[in-house]
Amino acid sequence: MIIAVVGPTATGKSDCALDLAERLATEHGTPVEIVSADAYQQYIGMDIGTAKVPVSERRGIPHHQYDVLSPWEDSTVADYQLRARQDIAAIQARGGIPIVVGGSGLYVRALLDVINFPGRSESVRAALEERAEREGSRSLFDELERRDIAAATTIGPHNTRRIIRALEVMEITGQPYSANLPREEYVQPAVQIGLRCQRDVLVDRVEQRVRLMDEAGLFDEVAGLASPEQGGTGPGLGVTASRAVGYAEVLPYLRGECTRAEALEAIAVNTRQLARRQMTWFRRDQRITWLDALAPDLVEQALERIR
RNA sequence: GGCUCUGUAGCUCAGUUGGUAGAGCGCACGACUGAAAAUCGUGAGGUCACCGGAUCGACACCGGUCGGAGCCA
Repeated sequence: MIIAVVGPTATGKSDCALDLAERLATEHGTPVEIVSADAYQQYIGMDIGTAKVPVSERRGIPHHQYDVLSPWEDSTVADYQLRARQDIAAIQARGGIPIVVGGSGLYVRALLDVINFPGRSESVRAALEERAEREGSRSLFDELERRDIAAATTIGPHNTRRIIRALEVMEITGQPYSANLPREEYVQPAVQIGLRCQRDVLVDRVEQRVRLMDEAGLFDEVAGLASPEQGGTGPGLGVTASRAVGYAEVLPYLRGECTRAEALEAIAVNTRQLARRQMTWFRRDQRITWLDALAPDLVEQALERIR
């Protein structure tokens, strides 16, 4: 069995998972380990901005998929899926229970559901990107519309990135992109606990979290990771890492393009928007049991659903 | 006290020679299988500060009131 704790950011997933892990470990007499389903906690050194649980607060519970990539490396769901599934298999092989914790909806699904990501081809992709540059994305969309009307309809004419991906997949598989859409089907029994709270509460929490990150030295963390060209003193943040909330907003500040206060405000706004998109994603998965993040007996309630 | 500028959506602002209003951001909702904290779509918000006047008709013209900003005293 796999347990998952999901929901929007700043809602207390990590703490809840730790509590659950301790309780389950004593109840079952088996090790319980945590697997992060977070696209950015994978990066070494991105600690404050991604709200990683510090080692000192992990209560001795192993956290997997933390610190497995360097900030200049790009990340992909498919790679994550491979690595994290290995973690889950290993945990279960030693008789343990894995708790998946994270707000990256696609990453959670990549672990729990039957999903096979079609491969990738750098040459095909490069050709498509070149075409998009030369002919415009409209031309690519027209082609997608001809070859897979269903995919074209859901993706839309302006979503260049996903248009390219769809054409890439068709080129590789020889099938329409929408041929094997993912199903909501667990690969093995799973329980998903969703944490939610009222919007105004979340807004307060986000504001407080941003303040704490600032006090904890977020700006220094980003400066130490960013390359000199990016305004820092470090080895550099890659395409993926430099788009993370908390990092994407500090980089302009390092380049002198905005004030510190503006950067912080932008982080708060973008975190709120992130939380909303996360809710939109998780809301449609009917298998999730939603609990009030602020409930005093949250862990009890969660255990109730797991038993 | 005098002069000048100014008051349009939650915020910053557009608004052509008068025919009852738009953008960006925010906000709400949604899509989403290799960057997913990404990428993209839809929508709700306005007695155009207030009062009066000329006009068939004013956010736009005239007068006044109130509130901002600046300059001169």
